[in-house]
Amino acid sequence: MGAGPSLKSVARAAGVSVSSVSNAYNKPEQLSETVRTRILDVAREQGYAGPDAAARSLRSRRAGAIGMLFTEQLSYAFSDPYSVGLLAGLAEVAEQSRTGLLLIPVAPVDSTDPDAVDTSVQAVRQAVIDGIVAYCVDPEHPAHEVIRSRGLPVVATNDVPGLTHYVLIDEVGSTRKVGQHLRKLGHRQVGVVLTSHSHGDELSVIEADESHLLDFEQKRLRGFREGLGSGAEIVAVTGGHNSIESGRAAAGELLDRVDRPTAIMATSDVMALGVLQALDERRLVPGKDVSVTGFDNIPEAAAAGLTTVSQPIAERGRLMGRMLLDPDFAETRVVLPTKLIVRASTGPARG
Amino acid sequence: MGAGPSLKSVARAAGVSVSSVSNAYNKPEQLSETVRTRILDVAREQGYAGPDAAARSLRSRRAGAIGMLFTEQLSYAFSDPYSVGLLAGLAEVAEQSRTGLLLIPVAPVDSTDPDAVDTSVQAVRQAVIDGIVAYCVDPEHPAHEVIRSRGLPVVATNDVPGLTHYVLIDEVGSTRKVGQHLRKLGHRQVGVVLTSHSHGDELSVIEADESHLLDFEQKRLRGFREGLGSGAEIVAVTGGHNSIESGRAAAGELLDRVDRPTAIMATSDVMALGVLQALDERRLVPGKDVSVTGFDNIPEAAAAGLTTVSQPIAERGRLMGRMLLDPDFAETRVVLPTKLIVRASTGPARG
DNA sequence: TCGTTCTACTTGAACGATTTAGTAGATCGA
DNA sequence: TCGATCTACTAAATCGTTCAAGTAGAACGA
Repeated sequence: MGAGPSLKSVARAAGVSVSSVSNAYNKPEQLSETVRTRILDVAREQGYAGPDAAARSLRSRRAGAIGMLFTEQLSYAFSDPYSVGLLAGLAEVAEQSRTGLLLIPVAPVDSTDPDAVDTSVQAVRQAVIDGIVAYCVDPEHPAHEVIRSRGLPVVATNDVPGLTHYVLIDEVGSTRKVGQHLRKLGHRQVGVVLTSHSHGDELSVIEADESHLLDFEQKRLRGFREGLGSGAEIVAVTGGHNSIESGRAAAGELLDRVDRPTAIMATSDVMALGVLQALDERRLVPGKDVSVTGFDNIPEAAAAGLTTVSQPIAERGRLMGRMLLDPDFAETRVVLPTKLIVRASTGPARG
Repeated sequence: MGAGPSLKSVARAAGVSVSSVSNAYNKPEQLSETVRTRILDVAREQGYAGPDAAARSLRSRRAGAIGMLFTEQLSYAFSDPYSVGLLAGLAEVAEQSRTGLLLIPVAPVDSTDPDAVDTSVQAVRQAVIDGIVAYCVDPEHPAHEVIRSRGLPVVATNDVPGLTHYVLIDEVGSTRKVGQHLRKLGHRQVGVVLTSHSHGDELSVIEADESHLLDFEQKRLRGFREGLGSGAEIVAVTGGHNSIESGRAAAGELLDRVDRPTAIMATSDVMALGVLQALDERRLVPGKDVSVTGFDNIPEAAAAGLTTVSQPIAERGRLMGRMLLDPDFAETRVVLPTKLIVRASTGPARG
């Protein structure tokens, strides 16, 4: 005999069919008031918690939850107000649709530990969900293959061959504006701080080959180049995870070079805050000695006087949610506007 | 004929039994190399994504995810660095155990919309999870009943009759320290700012009856009273959700009274930041004109010079995760230490 | 050569619900 | 009074797995 009570045992005890018990929970209007309350009473007596979640998911083919894929450790994701903002927007819509939100961290495609990728791809396979938000997941990432074969609806934050639904920003155009801004200020020797999973937390200077960078970082770098125009020299450094600390480390690398750049662009505000720290440690003044720019316009950026690119954070999350959950939402590819926010951290180049 | 490929169809195509296909995915060592690769090849050809998540959950009786219950709208939860920190700690452990994290917002028990409570309790019933973290869920909340009858392991942040596993802080003792601190500074006319779900966003002054307050707020209020000792007059105001804005509004209420308090305690740092705003708008200087204290010691508190109670945020999340997921973790009731952090926002009472 | 152990696979019964199709009886209009 | 329609419920199939138990055949020791 089974341990816990089930539809069946309740049905027996109440003297009705299994389907009636099921209906008592799911389609109350199909049952007479009398029978329905009797069933629910019996259920309570037996300590029956209501239809089993897994069984219901299996039979009805819906999970009541959507997954959100991160290619960062969750602890990093939560320390970036940008991810948190996106999540908040998404959660808002999910909540309205009575849908849960499952956070799924996946190891980056170029992770140092190859097992980690397999394991996390398995997590994607085993997640009981109805749809997925792919947040900065590399187009090459094997998770996409799993999602595809599972046939789950996906909304992504970056272009991935085979996918149809996106909520994007103009990555290239955004950093082009940053580049132009710095060019007008006379900066010709410029540093770039990138995140990169591939090299762990190790610093490394990017040489000619940029193909191993995350795709959105390639785009931001390209736009930045275009904006700066010819005659500028760019040194790009990756500092590992997206965190203040790695921004600080990467900036240190740049600032201690003999040909110290007069400006540094970071591809996220969180990293840029680290760059500001590195300046501070060297008694350099942002916007005077060295100009610094970020990306995202998180609340802290305003407080720090950081020149950055603003994108509608929560709105991006909301749109992703609606694309997945709202059947009346027809658009499949939304490109959100971004804006260059100039603050005190950028100024004319020295010398 | 069924739509998508299944274990069965793959088995047929590969000329093996269903269980062998299952084993190819779950117990590779039980199969010969030859057969295993053949199966996986056939699966790939057929576009089979691997064992169905819901079916697996049903049969194996495990979901591969734990739920986290909030009694706030998720959007508020994400705007409080405290919740985010807790979540980060929890996520860290979940990640290590290859377990997903399902966010489940539940309507507060005293919600203005009674349907909302039912709906959200249903969400708890339908969530495919192996365990639950109950974050500040009122002991009276019906969600507890569902969890209990589902037989799910629970870890809570506050005492709930019937539950066994907790990661707590000494609520009463913490605010007692705050009260003592303010007493030494000579404060006798004191305001308290609480969150309260019951009244929506409406301000209200708490009279003698405190029974409708959230239990942890009752405790904090009690400790505060004890610390302040006799002879002090306390006016408590609830400002709605836990947010900067409602802190601001509640403080406004207090500051504009004829008997303006010389000190205000808020039960969270987020609210306290709002109190500081309210002071600022009235050209009052924190720690001089009016003293202000918070709770949690979020990063922003340090920047704002806020006197507050620090509790180990991420550690609390990690412990909850381990209690749920680590079989070697034997403790069932951990009480974490808190510390009064005195900063510039408190000073001697005026007059 | 016989029995034992091992390996590699198969069989068949759960897991706990939803859903489609169907039935018995009441109601109703003509 | 007949057939149609409606209400309230039931029967049986199905969802796609996992798992305990079982089997056929190879390998092995004595």
